Amino acid sequence: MTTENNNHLRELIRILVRNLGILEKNDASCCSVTVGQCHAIVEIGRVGSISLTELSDLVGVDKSTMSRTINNLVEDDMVIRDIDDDNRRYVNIQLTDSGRMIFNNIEKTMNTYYQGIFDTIPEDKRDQVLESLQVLKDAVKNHQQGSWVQMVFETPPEP
Amino acid sequence: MTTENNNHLRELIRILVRNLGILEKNDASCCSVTVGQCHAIVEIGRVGSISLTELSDLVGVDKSTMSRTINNLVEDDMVIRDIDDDNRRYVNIQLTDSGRMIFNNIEKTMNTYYQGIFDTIPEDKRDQVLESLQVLKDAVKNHQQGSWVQMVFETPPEP
DNA sequence: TTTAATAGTTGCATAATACAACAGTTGTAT
DNA sequence: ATACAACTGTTGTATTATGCAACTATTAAA
Repeated sequence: MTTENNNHLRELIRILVRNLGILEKNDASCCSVTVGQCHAIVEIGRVGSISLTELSDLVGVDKSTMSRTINNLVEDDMVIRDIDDDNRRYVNIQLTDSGRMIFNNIEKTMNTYYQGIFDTIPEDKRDQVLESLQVLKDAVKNHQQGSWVQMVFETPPEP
Repeated sequence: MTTENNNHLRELIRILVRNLGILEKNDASCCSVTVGQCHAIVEIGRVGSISLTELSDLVGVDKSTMSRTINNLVEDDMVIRDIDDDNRRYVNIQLTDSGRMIFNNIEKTMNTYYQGIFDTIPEDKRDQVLESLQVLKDAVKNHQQGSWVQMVFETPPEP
């Protein structure tokens, strides 16, 4: 019966996500960064320089929201916002030295965290886990039928 | 070099979560339920009857927030809120028929969604994926060093 | 040159949320 | 028995996050 496996998959992912703390929205702040700012910093740090709309798409918020987030980060001297010379509609958003320190700290912390998890996996299973995640990721991508959120909120209840 | 694998793990999970739409906070509503209500309904539906504090812990919000969420659901005739006879401090929260319909709809939709993903996984990989998720879940649990969110927000930056 | 498209900002409204204060209920210790 | 502590849930209050729409400035297209 595939239904068992299916529910199993769903439940495993559900618990995994919960245990990983992915849904947590911690407001408490060291480094005086909120979660929203944290996401922005990570994305900026990864690509080096990015425009506002690109960044908002990446993080998944409205450009107005991101505009304000960046505004705060600029005030806190974490990022700089330069007008692009080639196309003056764009702003190039980059980390300052101060922002890069925070970025490095976040990266180091998260890497340490995932390293710890990885090390906890029995040695003979590690490759298998990585490969499986890859397979699962591809399956999700190929399935591509929108997220469950969309489905739930767009599917009318039984008549 | 384990660092490669480590980053690989982190990146795989990151993309997986994104593709699964776990972070999406859709406000649009069919069935006139918000995401917060959706979470509550799912949890209530799973356990049948539950107290307010238990529910708020389960969903991960303050009891006051949950109190209001339940309030709205009661007004919309999705749940009923009864005072517990044994201990009148507690309220027993349960789904109404109407709420159960929504619950079933959500469950069916999510199961269909995950079924679709599962079916997209190459047949000879399915068992492996499930087992790997189990292994990973255990690793996360055993590692148990708090979520990365806590770490990031509690770890001071390098001096 | 006029018109359309695009990037970003800001005004406005709303929803989510937490914290603290409060009321009612139960357990406990004297 | 009574007073006190612990607990559950509700509500007042304030804050924050967020999106939409309107607007400006810039560029592309016609």
